[in-house]
Amino acid sequence: MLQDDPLRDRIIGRFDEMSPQLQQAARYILEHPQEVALVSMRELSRNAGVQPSTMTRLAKFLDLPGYDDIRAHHGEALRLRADGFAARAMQHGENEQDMAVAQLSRRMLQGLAAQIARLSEPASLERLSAAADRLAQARRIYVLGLRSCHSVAWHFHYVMALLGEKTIHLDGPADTVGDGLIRAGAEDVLLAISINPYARHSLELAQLAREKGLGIVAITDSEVSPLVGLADQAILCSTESQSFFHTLAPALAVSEVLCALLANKDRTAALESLQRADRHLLSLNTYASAIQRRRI
Amino acid sequence: MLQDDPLRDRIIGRFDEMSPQLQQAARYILEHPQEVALVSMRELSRNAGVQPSTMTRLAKFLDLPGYDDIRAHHGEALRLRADGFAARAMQHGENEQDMAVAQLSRRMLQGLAAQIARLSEPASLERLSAAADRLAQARRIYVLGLRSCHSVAWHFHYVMALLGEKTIHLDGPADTVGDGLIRAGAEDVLLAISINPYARHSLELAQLAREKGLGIVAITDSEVSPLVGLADQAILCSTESQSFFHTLAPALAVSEVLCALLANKDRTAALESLQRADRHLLSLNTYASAIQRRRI
DNA sequence: CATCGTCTGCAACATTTGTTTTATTTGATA
DNA sequence: TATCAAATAAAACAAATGTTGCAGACGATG
Repeated sequence: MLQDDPLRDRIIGRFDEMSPQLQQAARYILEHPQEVALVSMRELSRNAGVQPSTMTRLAKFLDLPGYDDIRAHHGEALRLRADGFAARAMQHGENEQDMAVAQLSRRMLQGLAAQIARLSEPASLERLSAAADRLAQARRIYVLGLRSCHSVAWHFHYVMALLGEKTIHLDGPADTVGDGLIRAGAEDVLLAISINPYARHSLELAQLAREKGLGIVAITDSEVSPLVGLADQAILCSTESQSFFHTLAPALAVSEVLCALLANKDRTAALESLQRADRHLLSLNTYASAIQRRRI
Repeated sequence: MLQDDPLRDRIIGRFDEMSPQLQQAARYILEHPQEVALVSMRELSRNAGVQPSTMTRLAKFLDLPGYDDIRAHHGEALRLRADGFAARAMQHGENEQDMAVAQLSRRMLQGLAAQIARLSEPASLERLSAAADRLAQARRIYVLGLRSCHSVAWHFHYVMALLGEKTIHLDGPADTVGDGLIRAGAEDVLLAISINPYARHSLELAQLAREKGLGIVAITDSEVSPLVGLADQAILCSTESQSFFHTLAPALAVSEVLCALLANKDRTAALESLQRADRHLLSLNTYASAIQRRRI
């Protein structure tokens, strides 16, 4: 079927030493690996034409504590194959309590990596591409992300501002968040970023934008997010992490990809804009590459 | 995640009619379809944060005889997907334009995933742990991230503000960025986030903080970053991406891990703070889970 | 305020699960 | 053929699963 599977190899390797019944069970498992994960042991043994106890005995024969280990192994393999990617570190955790600190960090990081990798599945890529197209054809892009999503919205706006004057960040103190939409119209698009729990204000502004005729592109976390119903294009990214908090790293990655796709629509114009921005920032002495020795 | 699945569509379609608990169950099922097939209902409901009976009720709500039908359906889908995996990978030919776009997105996302995964190497984990310790023992944490790094700084502050009053975000309009440091002293720590090109202002403030005796923890991008010389602890994360721009996703991931580690130092206190924040935000009606029907 | 209907958590229920124990069969050897 | 060990089948078992009934909580309506 595919790559190296140690349990599978062990079954094959010790096949000859098995008794006839064990062989029959083993053969069935080798030939129907998915079934092992999807069906109870009793049903599996029925289909294999073998007694239930034979499955347990097979597990012990393979030096495993019990049949559940065989099932768990096949379940993990199926999970991996189904979302097609190597790094899957999530789920099924012992709780964080008995987790060493390094363990917590590592699992978080690997989980994040896996979630971002999963965004590169074809379905997501198509959504990204469609969203980028919609944003590209807009006159203006209004960017909305409140509370935790502020970081993503701000990043998108920051990068796009280097490329031109197309974006307007809906943000501000003293309850002026929505003011930017005053002059927005049907030629414009709202990029709305919101994850569960959804900020009420974000939803209200998105609805207002919809009523004003704006197109809506959403970065959100679920097919049943309230933004999905409003949006012309929605990009879904997971926000689960092995910690108390939701993660925004996948959403930020989506934002970065959108920026790249937009910049890519006209590479020469993008390069030119960036150079102009560079010159501007240079003349303002914005950046430094080393600590300046203090004047005495 | 992919093509038309009638049950999935039904869940999405009738999502709005569901009670809150049913929604929570449905949402989890939509976002973890494989798990439905691979774990027992009780475990699934545990992971979804829902009573077992809610799953049964969800099934009935969907006009199914019982939960087993939901499971059977997802099992069948998983069987199909696992089988057709090889064949399906081909397809998606489309025209070259789309291909190129998809290529760029995919390479970016997989690159980001790899960079974050690389942060889970032992060397990085030790730096993370050391940095978390240093932050934990500080009286106050001043958070500094300008320009592109604002998103990371803001995110760190936002999360930590949910946990307590330990952080102060060095940010503000009208050139007041540094004012927060007025009362900073030797018991405090500056968390400085800066990547190439380094904002001159960030470096100046970091140096000022150093002179005032603050400890410094840095999130930056290179062993030769000017922050490394100033900092007691530095965490390095790559910022390269296959696009015009630097990526901040790894830096954000680092920030999230630091938050998790800090919250983990006193889990009960963290939980308590979060609950208090929840109550506060609830009483302010900050969040909503659906679009409010407009009054007529 | 009272009342109704819905929603939700809890606990009991009968089944089913994986395992273990006990009996029976098998087949090779003397 | 008698004997004995290995292999298998059958049955018994505790633990878990999915389901159901019931009581309290909640919110809307009068």
